[in-house]
Amino acid sequence: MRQLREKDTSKYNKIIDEVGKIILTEGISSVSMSKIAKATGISSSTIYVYFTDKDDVLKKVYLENKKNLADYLAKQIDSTITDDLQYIRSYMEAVYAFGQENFEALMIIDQFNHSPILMQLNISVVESYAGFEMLFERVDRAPAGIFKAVEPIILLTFGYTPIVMYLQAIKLEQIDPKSTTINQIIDMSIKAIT
Amino acid sequence: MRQLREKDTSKYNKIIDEVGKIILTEGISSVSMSKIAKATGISSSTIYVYFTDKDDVLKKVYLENKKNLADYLAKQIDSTITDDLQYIRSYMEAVYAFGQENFEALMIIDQFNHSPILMQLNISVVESYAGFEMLFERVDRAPAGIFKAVEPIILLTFGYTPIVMYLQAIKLEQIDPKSTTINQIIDMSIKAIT
Amino acid sequence: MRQLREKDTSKYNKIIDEVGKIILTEGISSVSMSKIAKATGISSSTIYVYFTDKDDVLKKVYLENKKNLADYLAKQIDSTITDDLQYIRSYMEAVYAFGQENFEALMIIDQFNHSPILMQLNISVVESYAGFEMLFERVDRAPAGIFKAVEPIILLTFGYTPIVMYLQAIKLEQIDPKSTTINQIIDMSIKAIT
Amino acid sequence: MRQLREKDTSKYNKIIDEVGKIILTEGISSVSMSKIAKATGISSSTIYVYFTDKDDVLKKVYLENKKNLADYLAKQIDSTITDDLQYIRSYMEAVYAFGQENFEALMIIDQFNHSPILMQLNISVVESYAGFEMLFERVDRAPAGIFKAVEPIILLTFGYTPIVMYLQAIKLEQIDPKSTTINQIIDMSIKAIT
DNA sequence: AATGAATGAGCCTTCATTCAT
DNA sequence: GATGAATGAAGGCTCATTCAT
Repeated sequence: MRQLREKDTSKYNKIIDEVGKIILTEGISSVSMSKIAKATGISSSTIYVYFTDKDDVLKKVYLENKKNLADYLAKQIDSTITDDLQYIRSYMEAVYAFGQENFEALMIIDQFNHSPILMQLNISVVESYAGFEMLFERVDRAPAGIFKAVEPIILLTFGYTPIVMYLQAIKLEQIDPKSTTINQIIDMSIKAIT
Repeated sequence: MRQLREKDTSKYNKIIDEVGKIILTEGISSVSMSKIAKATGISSSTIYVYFTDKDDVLKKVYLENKKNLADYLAKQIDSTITDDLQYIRSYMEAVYAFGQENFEALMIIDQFNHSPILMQLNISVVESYAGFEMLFERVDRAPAGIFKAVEPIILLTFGYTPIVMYLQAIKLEQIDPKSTTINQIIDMSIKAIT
Repeated sequence: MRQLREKDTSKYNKIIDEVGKIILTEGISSVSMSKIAKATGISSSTIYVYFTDKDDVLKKVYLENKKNLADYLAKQIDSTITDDLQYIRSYMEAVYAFGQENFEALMIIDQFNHSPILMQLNISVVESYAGFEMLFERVDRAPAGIFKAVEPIILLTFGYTPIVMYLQAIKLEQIDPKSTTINQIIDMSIKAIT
Repeated sequence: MRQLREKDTSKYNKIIDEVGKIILTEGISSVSMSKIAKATGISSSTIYVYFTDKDDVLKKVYLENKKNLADYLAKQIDSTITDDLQYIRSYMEAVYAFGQENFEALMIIDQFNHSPILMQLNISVVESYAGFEMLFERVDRAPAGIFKAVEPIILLTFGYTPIVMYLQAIKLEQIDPKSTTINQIIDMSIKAIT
């Protein structure tokens, strides 16, 4: 329903976008229907035309941003790569590339992932892993001996989280991307997993 | 002022503890003065005898839990270890041990670390790094060639976050600690860093 | 927007009126949003549909009552009178007449004028002198020799305040309007000024 | 118990003074026990040692300031003056002199006089007229023909209020005391009354 | 005499949501 | 489809006052 970087005209997209901005500047818990109304210029009662309630708004914001990430990864990653290691490397590079273009989306996803609100939002496991299915499958099918652990969560721990933390650290200027490059980070991650 | 696992008698400690429980079950943003009052049996106005305002309550909850972690690490880790690698390994083991005994404290800290609330609580950098200073110094002073990166944030990314995520995964039964042991995780982390 | 003595139907007017009553019986400082809610039968949150906050309520109450006075004076006083003394006399008579019909409004205005609350309500000088501009101009333009002092505040001291105090004294039965008539008061005032 | 301009040492006087300051800067309604505690450095529970409750504090503040005025007038005015007009004139001068030295006291009294709080404080008529008894008696006993009206309230209207308003206008720089002198004001008042 | 601790009641304001239009 | 109006519930916080020490 919503394309990345497309100019949104519909009220639905306007709401999704503005809530994202509020989350980034004030946090998920600061989101209120009246704030959304003010930020979008849409009456707060009108929001209920597009969403059933506040939780639905938050849930959709989370899922739309995850979908953006998943779509990006699907488009970016060459699934014909046969070398498993190379595949994983290109996965991490894709996450990094996405984060450079859509840092906000990554931060929004991150905030949800670490918030207990996520649990109240009734999000299925399938939805929460959207965009990573292929990675998990690939690692799962790989011949024994290559990967140390194949549990999805471990893969995320060493293959996804470091990329996100690296992007954050650069943004906060805790790290200089020239002295500590993304390739170094990816190398470290690869070494950990294999 | 507050000892780990000691039975709290004072109202101050009672409040700190109950707020921690609320955070774990409902999230930081769900903490309200009236909820604290109900959970502790203390009148909400009395809370203001011990804390200046709600932010002060949250800040103290964060710092007390961090202090518990810092104290535990300081006590647990043998600072006479000369082997840098061995030192880091014992650091990670200590974090894991703490998490086994005080899983809640670790989760509370984690929730704060990923919440934008943290920024508005006016917590100094020194306070936020409490418990990790020695680790950072050690790595910083280590002879060149041993560690790939010495930035604190990288150390946390590969040396602290995986332990926390591992503990979480076990709790959520996403991982079986018998098939994927803590030692495996630590090995992976060590390989990444060195 | 609001007409004198008209039967109010809108919630806005209902609030303005009831707050006026509360002020008269309990004082400005006793006005609370919940008291307004109870007195009007309007939910306290609904008050915020019509007013931005409590200060806005008080400010509007003051200005509406001043407007009533100003409108009354403008309508009552014959501005074609050429004799300056006669003009002032008719001014005082008009204030007295207003006070007889709208004693409450005069008392509300008086309470605001003597309250430090007035200062924090951000009321412009123009607004605070509403209804008296013509009087001030008239005296200012009068040929020298007629009036002793032309400062607005002096005019109010001897031309407005005595009327208000007289009306109050009658209400409190400190004075018998038959033995001490309004004309006597006006005569005294006129003698003072000229 | 309390002398004018004497340096207060006792807690009672300290409280009376600080409450006066709060009233002048924030208004009577802003006075709170905790504010008094903070301003005086005295615990709020200790205030109850010297006063029965908050109303008692306010009442005493009012009466102490009125007493100061009454004492000053009694001391300043030469009761041996036989000329009634001259006596009244010296009365007004005394009020003016008091206002110059104790402007704050006059303003505190004025704020109470125009506040409905005064009615709740159970202040007897005798107390409220303290300091003016002699004036009233004098005018009452004066031979017919000299004064137009002898009601106390009229005397205050033309003989006391103008002085207070004049002092206020000077303070607010609405009037230049050199171009409009106190003698002019007194002359105007005298002309009104006689 | 003096006060730290405690609290129920109340303060102003914002909340998510509903509903008639 | 869109919204202005309305509200009960809850938010954080301050209040005057009491009481044990």
